Amino acid sequence: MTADPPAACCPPADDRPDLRPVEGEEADVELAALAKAIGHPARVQILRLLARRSACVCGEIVEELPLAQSTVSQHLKVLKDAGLIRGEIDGPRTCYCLEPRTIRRLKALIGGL
Amino acid sequence: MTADPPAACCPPADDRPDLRPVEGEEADVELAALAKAIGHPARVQILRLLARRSACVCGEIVEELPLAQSTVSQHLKVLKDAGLIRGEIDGPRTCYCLEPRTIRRLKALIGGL
DNA sequence: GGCAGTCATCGTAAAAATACGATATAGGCG
DNA sequence: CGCCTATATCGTATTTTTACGATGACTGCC
Repeated sequence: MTADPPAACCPPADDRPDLRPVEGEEADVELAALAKAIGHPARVQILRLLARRSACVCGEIVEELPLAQSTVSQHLKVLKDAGLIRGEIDGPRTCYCLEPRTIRRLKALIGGL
Repeated sequence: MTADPPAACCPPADDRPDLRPVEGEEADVELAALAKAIGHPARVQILRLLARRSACVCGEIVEELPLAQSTVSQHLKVLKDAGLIRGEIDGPRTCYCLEPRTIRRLKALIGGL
């Protein structure tokens, strides 16, 4: 399992545990920020899209959503700023993929409710 | 464990499974709405507070948060409209508690990511 | 170098969220 | 009944979000 990553941008698996607590004021703020990032149907769709094509896509996202390219780009930025996805420039296009570590963290925080 | 509910307002446990799918457009909108409701630190704090005092509280929430009473009431309304909590009028005060069914649903939807 | 394609950013308008004080409502108590 | 307490709602100001078109930056190709 020391092989290269399968795609240009998606990181290899990172199974290191997250030791941060799932409660307390910091966790509250963190959970609120992550939830806020997911709190729009278009962004949920983007996450699902990236999960389905386990590899990463780019402007195909724009084609899947009934939104202008600039709007989709803005939603991608929200998800990226929240740490939920990663975007890597791949030639003329940008390649997005999930950030599994943050997804796991989100599940842990929600699980703590 | 078939005893009466311990408090006036909190419903007894409801273990019926939720058969709705965790994917698809409806699930996307549902997840986005729930996440949006959680997407504010004050509301996360409220949920945690209600979870800790497994019974339900009322205006104590106002004392715990650095916000005006009307603002807290507004946050409670957001959570209630999302179905995450339940509020029941108990004499002169209102008694809030978690809605475990919706919390479970949220966990299922997040788990589907 | 010039051009076409892809994507991010800017500017902006409209809508929604957030917070507060003031006010209404409703219940319990003297 | 009149009053106090607890909570919801209203009105409002400020900020944030959402959406779009226009523009800019960068790449790859001719």
